[in-house]
Amino acid sequence: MAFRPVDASVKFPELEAEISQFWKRHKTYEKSLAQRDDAPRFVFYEGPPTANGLPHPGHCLTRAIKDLFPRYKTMRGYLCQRKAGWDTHGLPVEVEVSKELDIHSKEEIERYGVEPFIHQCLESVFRYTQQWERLTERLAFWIDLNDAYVTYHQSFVESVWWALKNLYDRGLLYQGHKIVWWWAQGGTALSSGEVGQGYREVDDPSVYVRFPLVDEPDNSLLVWTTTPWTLPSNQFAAVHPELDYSVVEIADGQKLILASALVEAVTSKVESDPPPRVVRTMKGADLIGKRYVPPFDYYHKADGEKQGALRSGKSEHVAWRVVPATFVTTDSGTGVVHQAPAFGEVDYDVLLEQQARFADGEGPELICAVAPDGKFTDEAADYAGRWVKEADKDIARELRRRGLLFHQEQYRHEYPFCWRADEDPLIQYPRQSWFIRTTQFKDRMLANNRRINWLPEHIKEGRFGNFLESNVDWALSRERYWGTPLPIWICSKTGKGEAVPSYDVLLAKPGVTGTEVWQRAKETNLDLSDHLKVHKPYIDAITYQSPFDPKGTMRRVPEVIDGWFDSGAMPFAQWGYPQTGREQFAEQFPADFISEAIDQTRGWFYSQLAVSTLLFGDDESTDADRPRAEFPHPFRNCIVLGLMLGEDGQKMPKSKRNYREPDEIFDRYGADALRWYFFANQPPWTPIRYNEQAIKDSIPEFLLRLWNVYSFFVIYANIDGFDPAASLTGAVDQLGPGELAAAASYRAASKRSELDRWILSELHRTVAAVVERMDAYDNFAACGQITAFVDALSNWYVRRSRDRFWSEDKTAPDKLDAYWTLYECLVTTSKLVAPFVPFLAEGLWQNLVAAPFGDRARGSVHLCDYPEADATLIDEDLSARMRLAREIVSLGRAARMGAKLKVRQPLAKVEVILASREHQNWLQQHDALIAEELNVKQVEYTEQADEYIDYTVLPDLKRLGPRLGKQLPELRKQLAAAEARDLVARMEADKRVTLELSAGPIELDEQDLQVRLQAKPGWAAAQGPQCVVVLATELDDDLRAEGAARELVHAIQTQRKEQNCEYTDRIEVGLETDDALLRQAAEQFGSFIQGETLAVRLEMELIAGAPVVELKLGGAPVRLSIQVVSK
RNA sequence: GGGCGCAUAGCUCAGUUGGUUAGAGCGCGUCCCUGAUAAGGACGAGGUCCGAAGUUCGAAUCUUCGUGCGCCCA
Repeated sequence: MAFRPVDASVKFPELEAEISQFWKRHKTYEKSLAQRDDAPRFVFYEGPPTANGLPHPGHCLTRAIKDLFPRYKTMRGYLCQRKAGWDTHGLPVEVEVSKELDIHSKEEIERYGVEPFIHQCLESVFRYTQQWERLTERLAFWIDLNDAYVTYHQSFVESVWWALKNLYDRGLLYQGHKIVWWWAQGGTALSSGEVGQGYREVDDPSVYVRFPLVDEPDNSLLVWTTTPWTLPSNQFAAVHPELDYSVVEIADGQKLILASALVEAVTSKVESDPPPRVVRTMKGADLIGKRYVPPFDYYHKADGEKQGALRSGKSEHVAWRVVPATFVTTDSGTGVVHQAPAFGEVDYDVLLEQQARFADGEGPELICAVAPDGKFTDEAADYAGRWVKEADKDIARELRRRGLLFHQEQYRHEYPFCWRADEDPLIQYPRQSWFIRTTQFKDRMLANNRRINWLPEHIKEGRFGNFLESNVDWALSRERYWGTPLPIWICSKTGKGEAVPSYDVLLAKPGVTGTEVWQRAKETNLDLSDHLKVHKPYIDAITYQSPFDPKGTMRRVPEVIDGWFDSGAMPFAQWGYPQTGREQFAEQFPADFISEAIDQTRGWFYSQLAVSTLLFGDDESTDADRPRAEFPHPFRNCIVLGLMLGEDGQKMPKSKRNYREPDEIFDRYGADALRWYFFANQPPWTPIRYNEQAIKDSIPEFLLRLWNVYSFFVIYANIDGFDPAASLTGAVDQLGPGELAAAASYRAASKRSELDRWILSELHRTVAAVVERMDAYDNFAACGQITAFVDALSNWYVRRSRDRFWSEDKTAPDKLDAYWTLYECLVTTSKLVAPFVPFLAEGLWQNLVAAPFGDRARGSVHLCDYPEADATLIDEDLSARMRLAREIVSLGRAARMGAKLKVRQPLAKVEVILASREHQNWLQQHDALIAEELNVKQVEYTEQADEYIDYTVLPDLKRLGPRLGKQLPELRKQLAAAEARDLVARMEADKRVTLELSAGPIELDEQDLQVRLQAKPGWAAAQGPQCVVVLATELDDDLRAEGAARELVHAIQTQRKEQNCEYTDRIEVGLETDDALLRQAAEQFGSFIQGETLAVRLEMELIAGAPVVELKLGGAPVRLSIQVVSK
């Protein structure tokens, strides 16, 4: 036997485990890379996952897609290195460790000790590495785990340092303020995630306050705020320049300025007699520049009259005037917005905007009357030392006393509290922070983005493009512990700083001290990772002599950096560039392909693009370490995956457990089933339901169907002794068409039967289509092509070829053709599906090729080239004809169903009426096929079919629509009214028809009109777009008898099965019935019945001693007994 | 509140530049096959394509508004 027998009840998970071992044993992945050593590269970047949590189903999807395209490109002839990576830094790690240590604030971490804390972080980072490695292997995600880059490693950190020094030296890294959500009692900023957890509905005081204008003291801006404590730090009042504003006179003669749209809503809050009166209206733009007196004079006292020089050359008062802002709305408040830039991000942006108008050092400074502990500073003398929220009431009281309070009420809204201390409200608060000046590169980033091939396309101009358009400088620093330290050292005397690019450069500085802190730690614990020496707290201890002042000492700033910068630096930092890995970087930049889920838009997709654009994107760089690169970089193609949802359509956080563990899926259904479900069920960017049932379904729908064809082949090839290896000599390499053609009994496709030519044509069509789609990163459509082919192979080719495989003559050329054809289809399919379902593909290859050929062929399907389509084998005409034949058969079955005529009952005739006679000759040569499928004696193609059908003539709208436009309805009307038969006849005679429309005559040719056929009622008929099929329903005695004979066969076969007969068991059949038809059938078709049922004897009486069943055949009672006589 | 996306059969999802009868799988019903057999196959029922308005000769598809959901951001 050339092939190992195939287990029909295949267990894919077991098969996969074996194949996994096989790959490991034979180092198949390594070989697949080695044999492409000199090939052009296909560059893939692995977006680093964090290994401090367990992998979940979402990761399976990203890893499956990340595996698919590199496998495909490798088979297509590229060298695709796959370096794994781990994201190890950042707040998530600190949070995880803090939880374990049961500590909750930075203060507690400091008390616990930064050094042991960092050690804990390092330890936790790789806690789940094993689970990740198992997932990776189980999913057949081929990647170099042993050679992974790790973001905390010294070489990675130093690459990041190099990048930061570069930015620093170019003036792109600066210190400024960032408004953060601040937990004053704990003295720390909260991440947006933490803030999001703490929102609660509360009542806050809401005050409407008058800001009298300096030049028109009778007129006051009316502002609204829910945080009265920010009023002492007021700097501006903002209006929307395009909104309408009104000056309203109220009872006491005072005039208020507010948005016209809000006059009614606001003034109705206060009783007024006489009622409020609008004095005049104006645009917001008219208010801009007007000065006002703020409610508190703590800062105004000194600086109220201060002016600064504008860049335009003029000068202006630095603060307390009306400024424009487009975020102002009339949804609430007064349309005039109090601006305290210290306590609001948008307010702070307004300050930056104002500062930018002034010459350096001339503009407004940030005012902040609150200390980091949330209490007023001495500057706000009346409230100094008081917690801001607690001072709200007194502030309102004071405003009322001074007549500035127009109205006060309670306002219910959502406000964030600390998630750890839920009595503590958060406040927005300015912190010193380091920024990267990304805004300066906005246009370059946009230009870069435009060159990237995003899938789906709308990401480019949509989510990602919009995000870039609203770019703000990257707030880089974090006041945390476990991260890449910001490599900036500041002089204690002059305050000047410099950036350091590596540890060696640092140690080479003059007067270095503090290295002993690391040495001591290392001596105490020899196992301590050397990578830690570039981390806090060790790096903080290192100081050196200032180059700016001989008496100064250089000390590092305390911050670490945003972990996103690490991952964004990965294209070069994975090689340690530029300190090491220059060659690899040159070869592996930019990436051809990356893929992550959509949540990475502002994460890894952005960080990579920003870092790359800033470092490698400008045109005038002459720095060898900073090569200029054409856009796009650092990635050319990016598949943005949809979010993975749980069975219930909800997202699946670890806490919710609304999903099954990946391991369980693998054990039940196998990795191929999961992979195929991901690839074949929807485009990858739609949100994907993690649906266990659907994963399960992908087995019979595809995997098992392919397996059954394969199993069918192996069973009969072994029975017939078909051995491809015996008829070939020497090496067969990948067993492509060339190698196969050398086989002794192999005949050229042109010599084979039509069915063979058809399936080979389908095969090559499929190959061409799959390659075309995969080159466009469209796995979904590619899978659709593959599914359709496997269906055609299973449900038409094998089905129609069964007789050929069963024929007695084992050397008949037609039989051998069938074997070679099916063999070639299966071998090619195993290559075709290899990137998608690597285990199944390998299973096929190992038995179909490796088993018979051994060393003469490639050892793994994954070492093969991807199939290439042979255009000369593609026959579109044949394809169309076969489709038509299948359609006729399908319609015939529908007609049988409609007439309740079982397929078992033979019929005399089927009549086929075709809309177009294009393929009629070909079909007539295939009568036998249609007759057999439909169980009819004769197939006729009827042309004069008026008795069966009506014609409808329809316009080809796609052609005529653009030509006729508004005349189309008239044409349709005419066609509907016309005698369709006539039109068809005229068209056949003249090849054209002229119709008179009201706008003039119009000439239509054959392609402008389509003939639609409709079966007339009263016939056993079915209609499709191309034809009508009519069955002759009259039965004569012969047909009835044959039908009855088939009924008998069916009944006997059912009994065989009931009695658990083997296929080869011979039986005796006894039959007892009064029904004349059945008796006639048994007599007339006795040998047919015996042949079909392997009956050695058929008697018209019961077999003695055999079990008897009573049934009804065609309404007649029958007693049947069968008995096995020989095994 | 803003941006982006989604809404099609009982379920999960396709639907390629607007075009005539909107598809697949599962499930359901009826049936076939019994030499791929703890498989396989055929046929059928099932749809106001979320709602409204608009553009167009023609809209599941384009536009606007609304409703619901998701993600990101405030």
